[in-house]
Amino acid sequence: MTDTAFSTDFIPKSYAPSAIEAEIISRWETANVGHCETNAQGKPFSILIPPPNVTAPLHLGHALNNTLQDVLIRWHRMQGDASLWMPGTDHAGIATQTVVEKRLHQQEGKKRTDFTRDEFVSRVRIWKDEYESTILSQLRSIGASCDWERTRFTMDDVCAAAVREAFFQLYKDGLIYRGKRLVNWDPVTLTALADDEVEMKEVSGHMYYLKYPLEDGSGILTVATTRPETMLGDTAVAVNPNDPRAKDLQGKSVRLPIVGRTIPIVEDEYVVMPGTDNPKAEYATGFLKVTPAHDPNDWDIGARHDLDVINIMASDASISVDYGWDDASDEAKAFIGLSREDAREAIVEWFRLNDLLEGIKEYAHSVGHSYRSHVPIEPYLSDQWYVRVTDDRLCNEALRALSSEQYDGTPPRRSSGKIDGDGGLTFYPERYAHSYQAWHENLRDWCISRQLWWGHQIPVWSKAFSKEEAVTWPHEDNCAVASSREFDEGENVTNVYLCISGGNEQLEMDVEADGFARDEDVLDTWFSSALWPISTMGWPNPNAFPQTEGLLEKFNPSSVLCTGRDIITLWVSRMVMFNRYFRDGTLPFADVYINPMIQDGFGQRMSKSLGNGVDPRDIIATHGADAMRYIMVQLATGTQDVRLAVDVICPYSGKVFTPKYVQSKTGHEVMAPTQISPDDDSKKMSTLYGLLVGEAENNEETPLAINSSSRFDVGRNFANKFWNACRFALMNISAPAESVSVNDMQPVDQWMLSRVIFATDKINASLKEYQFNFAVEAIYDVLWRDFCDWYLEAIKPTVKESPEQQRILLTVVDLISRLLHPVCPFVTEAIWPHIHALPAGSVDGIALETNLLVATSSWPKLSGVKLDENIVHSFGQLQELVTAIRGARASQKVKPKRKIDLFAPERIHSLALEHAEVLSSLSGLQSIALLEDSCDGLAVLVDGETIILSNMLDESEAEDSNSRLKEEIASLEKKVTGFKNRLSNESYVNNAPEHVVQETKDMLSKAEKDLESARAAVQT
RNA sequence: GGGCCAUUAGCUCAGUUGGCUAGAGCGCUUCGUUUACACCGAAGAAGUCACAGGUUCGAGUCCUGUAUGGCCCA
Repeated sequence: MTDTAFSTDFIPKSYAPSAIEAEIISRWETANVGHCETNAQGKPFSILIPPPNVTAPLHLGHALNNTLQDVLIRWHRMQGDASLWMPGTDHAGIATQTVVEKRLHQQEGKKRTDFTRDEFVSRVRIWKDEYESTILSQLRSIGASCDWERTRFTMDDVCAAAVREAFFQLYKDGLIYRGKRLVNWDPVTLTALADDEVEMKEVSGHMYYLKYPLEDGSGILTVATTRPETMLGDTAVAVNPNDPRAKDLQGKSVRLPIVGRTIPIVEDEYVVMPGTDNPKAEYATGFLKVTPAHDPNDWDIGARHDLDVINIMASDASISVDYGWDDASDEAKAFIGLSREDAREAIVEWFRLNDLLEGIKEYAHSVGHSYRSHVPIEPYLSDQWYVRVTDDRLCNEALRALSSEQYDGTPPRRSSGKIDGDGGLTFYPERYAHSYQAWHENLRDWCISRQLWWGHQIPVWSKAFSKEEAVTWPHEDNCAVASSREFDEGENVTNVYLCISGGNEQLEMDVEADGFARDEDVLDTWFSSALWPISTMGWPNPNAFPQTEGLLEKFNPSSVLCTGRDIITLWVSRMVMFNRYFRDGTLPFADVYINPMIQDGFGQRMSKSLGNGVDPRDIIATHGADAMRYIMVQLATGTQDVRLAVDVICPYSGKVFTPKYVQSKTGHEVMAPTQISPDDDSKKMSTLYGLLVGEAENNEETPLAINSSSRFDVGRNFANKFWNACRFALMNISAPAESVSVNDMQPVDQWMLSRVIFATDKINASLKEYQFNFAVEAIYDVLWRDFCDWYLEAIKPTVKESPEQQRILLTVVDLISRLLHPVCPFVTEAIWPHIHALPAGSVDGIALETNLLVATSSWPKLSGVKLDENIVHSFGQLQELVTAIRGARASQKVKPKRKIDLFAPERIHSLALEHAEVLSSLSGLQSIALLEDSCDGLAVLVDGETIILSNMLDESEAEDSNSRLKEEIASLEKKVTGFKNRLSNESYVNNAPEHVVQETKDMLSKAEKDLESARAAVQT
C-alpha cells in the first residue's frame, strides 16, 4: 500500500500497447478468466464461436465478429452471469483440401492422388494444426476471453462422435437417403456442392442456334442453346403444346447431328414460345433440346416424358463415353476427351461446316460458379446422399422456431401442439428474419456427400448382391445398424446399405470381412457445423467426455449467435433444425445477431484476390488490440456494412500512407503493384496485390508495404486518452478520504457521477439490443467529453488539497475502467493495479469491491446513488456560461493567458460565485462582479441574459466588438420568424400534440428574449 | 426476374413509434505547448439529407416511382 502520490515513473507519457499486451494476456490465462464451470453461480450466458476455417489466418471480418462476442461475454461476466464462450475451429472440407492440394503442387509438384488417402489426410492435418494454432493465438491477441479449456475442432473426437450419431439417427428415421440426381458439380475440385455453395455470376455468353433435321426428312427444327457441347447427350426435342407447329410434329422424331441418335419430339409447357412476353422469348425458337443428364430443367422434362438419360461427360467435365454414353458414332468419337470449352468450339465448328449452324447471338445470362474453384458448375448426374430437410420434422421446426413478432404470416402447424422453443428465435437486426423465413419456405433437400478425403467419412457400408445371392450380413438384428436396400435395374443387383452407429469397430470389421465397403465420400462441412451447438457440449453422450458433462443442461440453448448474414442459410438454419431435432425442440440459441461486413474504401468486399485484406495482427502491432477493438465496436451499427479505407505502411519509414490505386482487368480498384515511398521518390515498394498478380516482388529493392488503415488512429488515440486521464488522476491522488457522502461533494463531483450513471445506463441499454456503436459512443462521451474536458479541468485547482475529491476522482476512474473494460480490456487491465494500489474507500451508494483483475470485477450498479438534481443541473448551466465566455474570447482574439473581468446579472452572478474557482480557471477570469449600468465591455448572451466581459483587449487591439453580436442578432431574427410562422399556422397549433406546441412556444420566447438582450447590448 | 439494404458535411458514419433549429469523429481553418495527454486543448467554417412526386399542420424519418451502388435468392 502506498500513501504517496502516483509517480509518473510508473506510467509513461503515452500508452504503448505492444509493451504490455502479452503480459496482460498471461494474467488472464493464469487466472483462467474465461473458464466457466457448469456449477457456476449466476444466470447462464453463453456464446458459441462461429468456428473459423482452418484454411487461413483470421482477417478483419473475424476480428470484428469476435470482438463483438468478447464485448458481450465480458459485459455479462462482470455482471456476475455464468458466462461461457466456447472457442474452436472448423475443418472446412473443400476449402482446406483445396489449399493443401495447391500447396503440395507448388512445393512438391505432387497431386493428391500421388498419396494414399491416409497419407494425404495426415498432410492436411499438419496444415490444420498449424492454422488452428495460428487462429487460436490470433484470438488471444485480440483479447478474446474464451474458455480455452473447452476448445473444440469440428473433427476432434467429441465432435466426431456427434456427427456419427446424428447421421445414424437421421438415417434410421428415414431422413437421409441416397439418390441419383443432377448435382452441382465442381469439375476442378471434383466434388458435388450444395445449392448454396453455388454463386450466380452474370456472364456475357452466346446463344447458339443449331439445326436438327427431322428423321423423315420433312424439315428442320432450330434449337437454341447456351451450351452446344451438351447436344451429344440430347434425348429429345421439346415443343410447347400451345405452339401451332406442335400438331404437325406429333409422333415425329429428330436425327441428332454428329451422334446420329434418333430422338423423339415431346410436348412440354416448360418450353418458351417466341413472341410471348417471357423475357427469354426474344432468344427462343420454340424448340428446346433436352439433355436430362446435363441440365436440371431438362432433367425434369425427362422425368415427365420418361426420356433416356445419357451422361456424356467425365467428372472433370471432359467429353467421355465411360459414364453412361454407349451409342457414340464414329463421328462423335472425334470429340471424346475434349474439355467442355474445347468441345463447345469444336461442335459449333462442326455445325458451321455442315451448314447446320443457323446463327450465334450475344447473350448475357447468369451462370452458377463454384464458390471454391470459381469455375462454372456442371450439372452432373451422380449418386449422392441427401438429408430430407424438407421434412416437417426439420424445415418446419426451423420455421416454428422464429419469433412470432418476426414471422410474416403464420408458421406451419405442428400436430402435437406448441412445444418449448417455438417462437424463441429472434434476429437482430430483425430484417434478417425475412431471409431466414424465405429460405425455409423454398427449401430443397440437402446434398451432403462430398467427393473429398478431408472430412467426416460417411458411416455407410454397402454391398451389391446378385439375384442368386441371399441378402444377409453379420449381426443383422443389431440395433446399431440401420439398413436400406435398392434394386439397381441396370446392374441387375440389389444394393444393401448399412449405416453403423459410432463405437462399433468390431461390427465394422465384420461387415467389411463380409464384403461390405465403406462409402468413400465425406460429409459436407456444414453437416458437422450444424451440430456445433450440441457436439461441443458432448451430445449425444457427455459421459464419454467428462469435460463436457453438464454443459448441455446449462448452456443449450445458448444465448446468442454472432455471425455474418451470408451464413444464415448455410449455418443458422441447419443448427436450428438439428438442435431441435436431436434435443426435443430445444433451440441452439435464443438470439441471432448479424454483424456488418467490412468493405474496403471503394465498397469492395475484402478478399485475398483483391489484395485488400487487412490482417488484425498488423493493426495490433501498429495501433494495439484495444484500438482495433474500439474501432470494430464503433463500426457495428444497425444499418450494416462499413467502408474501411485500406492504406499501406511504408517499409522504409513505418509511416502509414494512402497508396496509388489502379483499376484491375476485372474492374476492381486495386493497389498499384508497386508504390513510391511518400518520403523519398527514389525508394519503391511492392503491395500485396502486386505479389498476387506477379507484377511485383517482395525483395530488397521493393520490400512489401503491408496493409493497414489510418481509421484505427481514432482507437489508438482513445486508448491513449484513457491512459493519460488515469495517469493524471493517479498523480493527483495522494491521500483519498476513506469515505465520502453526497453531502461532502462539490457540484462538479455530483455532476461527474451523474454522467457516469448516464453512461452506464446507455451502455447497458445498447448492449442489450446489440447496438454496439451506441455503447462505444457512451463510453467516448463520458471519458473524453465529460471526464477529461470538464471534470479533470474543473478539479485541477482543488483536487490536490481535497481528500474527499481525491476519493471521488479515484472512484470515477475505477468506474470508467470497468465500463470501458469490455471494449478495451488491455489498457483498463494495465491501469487497474495502479488504481487498486491506493487505499480502498467508499463513496455513498457505490460499492466497489477490490479485485485483482478488472476482467473479473463487477459491473457498476449505480441505481443506489442519490444525487441532488439541482446541483447537477447548475453545473450544466455553468458549462453554458464557460462556453459563452470562451467563444467571446476567441472571437475577440483575446490572448489565452489574459485574465478578464465578468459582470453578470443577479442569477448568473450567483451561479458564477457558486462555482467561482472552477469558472475562473476554465474561462480565464480575474474577477466576478454584479452587472451595473456603468459596466463597459463586450456584451455576451447567455441563456437569455446579457453578461459583460471587460479588460479583454489592450486599446491597440480593439476591433468592432459589435460584429459578433450583430451576427447573432441576424441568426436570432431568423429563428424568431421561423417559430412565429409555425405558431401562426392554425392547423399546426390545433393538430400538433400540446407538448410539441409548448416546446415551440418556449423556443420562441427564449429566442425573443435572446434577441432583445442582444439588441440592447449592441453599443451604438 | 424476385427480395433485402444503402444513398445525410471533403471522408467514415449516427440520426430507434414523423416534432430537426440535422449531429459525431476524421480532415480543414485560426489560436495555444516549462500545463495528464500534440495519440493534446480552445474556437470556427462546412449539409438542396441521391432525384421526382405524394401523404401530413409538419418528412432526413412514412408511401410511390426513378437513378446509382452493395448483398441474397432464382
